[in-house]
Order: sequence, then C-alpha cells, then structure tokens
Amino acid sequence: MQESPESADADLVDAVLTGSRAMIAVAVRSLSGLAEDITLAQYRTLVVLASRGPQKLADLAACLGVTPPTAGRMCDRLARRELVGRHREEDDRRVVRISLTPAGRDIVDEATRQRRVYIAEILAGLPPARRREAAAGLRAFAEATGEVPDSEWPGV
Amino acid sequence: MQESPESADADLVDAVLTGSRAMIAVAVRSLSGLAEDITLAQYRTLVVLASRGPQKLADLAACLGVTPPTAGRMCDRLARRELVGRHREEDDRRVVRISLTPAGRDIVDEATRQRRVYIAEILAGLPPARRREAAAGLRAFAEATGEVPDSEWPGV
DNA sequence: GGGTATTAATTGCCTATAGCATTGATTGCA
DNA sequence: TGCAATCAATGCTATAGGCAATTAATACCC
Repeated sequence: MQESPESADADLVDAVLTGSRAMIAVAVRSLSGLAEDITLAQYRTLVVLASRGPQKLADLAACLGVTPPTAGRMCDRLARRELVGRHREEDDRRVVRISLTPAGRDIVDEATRQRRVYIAEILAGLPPARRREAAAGLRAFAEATGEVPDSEWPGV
Repeated sequence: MQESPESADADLVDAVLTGSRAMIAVAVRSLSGLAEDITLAQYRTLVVLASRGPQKLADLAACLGVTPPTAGRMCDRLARRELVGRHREEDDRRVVRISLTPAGRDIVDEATRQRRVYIAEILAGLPPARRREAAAGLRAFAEATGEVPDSEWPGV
C-alpha cells in the first residue's frame, strides 16, 4: 500500500463508502422510528434549536443552510404543531426569536436516544476487539474530516 | 470497558455518531459539486437505474421506497432533461420501462468519482496506520449492520 | 429632527418531492 | 365474453426550497 496522496488505496475508499451507506441508513431509520411524524428537515430545525438555543430567524436559516423565507415557513409549520415558539423581540421589534418548546425538545431527545440504541445494537454484534477498532476508525475519520459546519451538515 | 450488550460503551457510540456526521457531509458535498443541477432524489433514481438496469416504473418505485405516482413524476422530470428514457413495453403495453440515457450515466459516474476523491483526500490526511484502522473499522461496522435494503438506503 | 439606507421578516410566485384516491388502459382468467 | 387484477397516469394536498418584492423597524447622516 503506497501513500500516493490521491489514488490512495482504492480498497480503503471502498471500505469508507460501504461504511457510509450503513451509517446513513442507521440515521434515517432512527428518524422513521419516531412517534410524532417528523420530516428530516423539521428534525434538523429542532436539532439546531436544541444545540444552539433560541435563534432569530435569519440566524436559524443560516445554520440550516436555507434562505430566510424557507426557514420562516418551516417555523410556521413547526409552530402550528407547537414544537417551536415565535416571539417578537422587545429590544428590536424587527427580529423574531424562535425557541424550542418542551414538546420539541422531547422529539430531539427521543430521536437521539433511538439512534444510540440502534448503534449500540450494531456494535454489540461485533466482537469487542473489532468494536474498539471500529470506533477508533470512525473517530479517526471524523477527525480527518474536521469540524463539519452546520450549514453543510444534513442534520441526520 | 465492559461488554454489556446494550449500554455498551457510550464512548464508542459517540465515535460512531461523530463519524456518521462526517460521512454524511462527504456524501452531500459530492453531490453539490456536480456540473448538472441534480437533487438528491433525482440522483437516487439515477443510481438505482445504473445499478439495476432498466426498470419498469412500479419496480423502480419499490426500489426507491416511494409510491408509483411519485416515481412516475420523478421520471417525467428526468426524461424532460433527457437523463432517462421511457418506453412502452411491446409485450405488455401496460408497463413503461425506464432506462438511463448516456447523459444520465455520466452523472452517476461523475458523482461517484467525486465522492471517491473527497474520501481519498480525507484518508490522505491520516497517518497510514490510522488510515488502515479507519478503513477496517468502517468495514466492521458495515458488516455488523448487514446488507442495507435499497428501500431503506437514502441512496447517497 | 428628518430623510435615507439597512436590516429583518413576510408575502407572492415558482419548482420539486411525496402521498392518497381515482381513473384509464391493458392483460389474464374463468 | 366478461370480470378481476395490474400498471400507469391524474387530480388533489402538503412539505420544502428558491427568488423577487414588500413591509416594518432601526440606524445613520446631514
């Protein structure tokens, strides 16, 4: 195996490709197992609010990598289901602050829990040695990738 | 580190979680780098046709995990851009067979190539030892997950 | 202080995706 | 032949995304 930077190890690339399929499938499954009927886009919105706290609409849109109108209408739908709240700011009456309701937070918690269960189940199917290996490998890969900006992160 | 099957190693679960974020981001980026302006759903359709050959509409819909009307309209749009062709079957004039055009195949090839470049770049940023470790870990994870049925595979 | 520029959100209009229910065409079978 | 099953297409609804234009509020400048 050479260290040729580009053509490096078609074999390794294949492994990553296969692994990524498996992992994406896990992420998607953890969403479809939810009680409430939540779309991926809606879930992403809730996750951003959960991890960053209440946001004004424009910032939320930037975090999600969508335009303000799109984010606004998303919040309309989520507010209709009482998963987020919208409040006009007092200091600057132009901005609207979007916040997670308890029901919204529950959904994020439940999805994360579900996801962890799936992953733990999969890892449990590996012999401990390979389990550690798998985790170390994934961690290495994640580090090499660097921080994924939220705007590029599909949120799953 | 215990072998407790379920609560197994919150640490490992975290690693997988982080790795999956990184990998999904790679998949998405490889799509947005395409020349033609292709949505994820459209790309999934092209991938199914590329890997399974021409399909009748109902089967294509099943592979994609969508309903026949959805698949049909997707093919309308792709056919309008000449990325797929639709042909009435002669034997059974009820069925419409969807096939990839050369232009459609080009898109699939280009996206795959792009994806491999991104992954190779990331792997190149790791010391060779960790590189092998990462690949082995992902492979192990993929094996433990088992085959992902196409209907559950988001196609990225 | 008053006018203007900027910023934030909203609204209108368009496309794409997805589902359900219905309809139309074709084929298979009794 | 006639009826049931199959396959695709259509009509309608909802979600999700974008751009352009509009409205409301604030900031800045003279």
